[in-house]
Amino acid sequence: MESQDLRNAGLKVTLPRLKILEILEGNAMRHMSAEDVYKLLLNEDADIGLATIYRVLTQFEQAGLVKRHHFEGGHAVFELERGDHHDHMVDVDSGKVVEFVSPEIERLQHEIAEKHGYEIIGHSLVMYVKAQEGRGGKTR
Amino acid sequence: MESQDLRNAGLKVTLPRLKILEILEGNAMRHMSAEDVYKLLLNEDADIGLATIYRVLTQFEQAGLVKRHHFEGGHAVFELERGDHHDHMVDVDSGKVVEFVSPEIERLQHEIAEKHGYEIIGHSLVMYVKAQEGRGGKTR
DNA sequence: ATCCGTGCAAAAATTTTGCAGCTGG
DNA sequence: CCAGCTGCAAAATTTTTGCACGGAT
Repeated sequence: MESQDLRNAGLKVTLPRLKILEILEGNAMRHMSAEDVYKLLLNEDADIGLATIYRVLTQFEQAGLVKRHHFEGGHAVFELERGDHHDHMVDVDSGKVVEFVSPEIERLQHEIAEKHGYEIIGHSLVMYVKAQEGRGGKTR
Repeated sequence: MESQDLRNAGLKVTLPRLKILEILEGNAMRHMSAEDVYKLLLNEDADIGLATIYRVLTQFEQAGLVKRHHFEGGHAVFELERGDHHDHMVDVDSGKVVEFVSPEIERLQHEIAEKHGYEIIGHSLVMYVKAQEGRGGKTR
């Protein structure tokens, strides 16, 4: 039950927060802007202000429930934090986002940081890609 | 002469564009927001509007003279494109930005993209770090 | 003279904040 | 009942655009 997630985060279990969490969990789109969430909530039935969405998403971020990304294009997008870490590949033609993990890259990152006397707090890796021409590859 | 860079980009050689390019080249800070550039230009003597900075930086970006980054924190920062590709390490305490390259990571990225049927157009890797505790490391 | 570029101010777009009222525990 | 939340609208921030003027070719 997601109420528990909210409690753990020290947040009261309110309708808006549940609705928003629900949207984030139940929707196909894994990366959504505040606007996206807002529109989906309007379609549903809930009458939740955009300001609340921003507030709640920020709280979720601080609570580690959600991750805020800054891809390209001005506005931020949010993604449920499922514990599994991964990076992103954005198809610049279709806008599609593919997630992937590379332990090797992770390891290299730590090595590099250490070499400079740092430790890694977090990182963000986004590859901007487009479908290969000369090859069947994944269908589109 | 940077006039040539401008001509190559199909841009007229104007005072504001030269000044802005000069700032980008001659300043220690390699990553600057439009505001940063604006303030520096005021200190210099030039009376250039913020709007122009945005316009010029966008043109520079399209011309490949400059790269636009979206780190964290809402606003974009710009960096001179020196041909040499590199990624970034941001010290979250001091705000300092360290640049680095890792051919291995690059190679892995291509491998991964290919595995998914894509080719890489570009990428953005930012590591958020902080100084190691147990070790002298880089001075602060 | 023409075309491109610039400054200024207004407009957009995105996110944050103040405040009065409502709600959950 | 009380603290914390919410909605609304206004504010703040960052970036873009409209327009008339100015400069270079």
